Amino acid sequence: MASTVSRPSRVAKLPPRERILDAAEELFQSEGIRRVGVQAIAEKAETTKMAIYRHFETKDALVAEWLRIVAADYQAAFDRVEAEFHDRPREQILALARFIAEGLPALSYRGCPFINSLAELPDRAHPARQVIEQHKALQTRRLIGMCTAAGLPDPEQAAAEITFVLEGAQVSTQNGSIDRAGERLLRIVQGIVDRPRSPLDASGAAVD
Amino acid sequence: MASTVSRPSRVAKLPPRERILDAAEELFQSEGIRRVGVQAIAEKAETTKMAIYRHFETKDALVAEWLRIVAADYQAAFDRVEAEFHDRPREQILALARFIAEGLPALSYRGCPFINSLAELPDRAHPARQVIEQHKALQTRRLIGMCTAAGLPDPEQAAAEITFVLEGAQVSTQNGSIDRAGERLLRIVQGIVDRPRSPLDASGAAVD
DNA sequence: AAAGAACGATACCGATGAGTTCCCTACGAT
DNA sequence: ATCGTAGGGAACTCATCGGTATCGTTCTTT
Repeated sequence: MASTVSRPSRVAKLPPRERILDAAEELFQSEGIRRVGVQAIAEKAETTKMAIYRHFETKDALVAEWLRIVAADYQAAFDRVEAEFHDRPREQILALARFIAEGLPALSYRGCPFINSLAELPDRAHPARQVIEQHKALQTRRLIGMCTAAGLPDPEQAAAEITFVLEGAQVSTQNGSIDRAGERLLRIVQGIVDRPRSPLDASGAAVD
Repeated sequence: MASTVSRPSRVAKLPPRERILDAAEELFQSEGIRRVGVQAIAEKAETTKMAIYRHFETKDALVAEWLRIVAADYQAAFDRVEAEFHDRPREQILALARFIAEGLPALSYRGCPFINSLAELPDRAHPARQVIEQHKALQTRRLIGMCTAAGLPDPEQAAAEITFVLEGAQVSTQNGSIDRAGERLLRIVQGIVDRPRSPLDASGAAVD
């Protein structure tokens, strides 16, 4: 703990860039992007505004970097799940749902950083928004892969359904409309992966 | 120009309060709450900032009023559906899903006003936030009622599932991760209301 | 030891935010 | 015609925003 490369003297303080990102993480998550000023981040990070602008071009760039990290964390969770239940796609999907379900209490009343950030970034050209959209697109692709591997009749439809309930569980937790959202979410996803493959499954013939 | 004070005769100009609310509606929906200044609303409403403050205590009150109206619109849609398919709860639920599904293209990339506003209002004591939470709670209650009437085995669970997919469809439309979200949503909800009541339904024994 | 990069702090910039003061014009009543 | 009043609107206050400029200090490197 006391060992550091460059010896930031007494307290084992992380380098400024990390402290800034940690502070931004906390504040953006709990308060939202636009409510949090650069000054506030600096204070929480025990540094100054100038230091922030030495490490990040603009506030928007800091926001984008924060979301990149959050996205990477989610990706890592995906990776872990995929590795832990190798070749058992059904378990992978369930583990994923469990991961989200277990995260719900922590998000409580504050919500998913992606969903919230999206609301604050109406401009699709915003760098942070592109981070989100790419991340979501990638997650969807991976989920479709799992659904395919799990032998679900219509993998894309199943992936859409799972995506919907995962997102919806987070939103409903945030607005407090559904109690025990975590448990409910797990049961729903179980229902999806264990859905009986009825022979009269009308994949393509339904809607259109 | 040619408009008179007490007679909106020539141009069918709505009274100031309506114009303000219409302008706020458009701007809040497309830009978000915090991005939109009172001045901008005044300009779009073809009036002045002072006029806004004569009709609304604060900006927050205007936001709350806007959300009250949106909530009332949703309630009205609920009412219509309930009336149109009286005593046919299955059709009511489907019509509700259709209502949301048909609204998706309009929301495209911008999202649901409730979800978005929630993200911008971390303070649960905020009047507008309370409007949202009450609205969502009420909607959930009504949906549970429909599910019960439809004879679904576990109405609360079914209502939760429907709520999740409805919210999730909106979020996923906003972030562009799921294509044809509307069609997919409809098929999912159909699947829920038409779910075969399997005798081996394992309500409580599933999760743990 | 010297040079150079990174750090910390303060003060500043122009823009914009919400909310207010105050005047001025248009009207109804007398 | 004159007065009183109410609404409209420019201009203002004060705070805060994102972003910069400029200091002196500290640490790394050579």
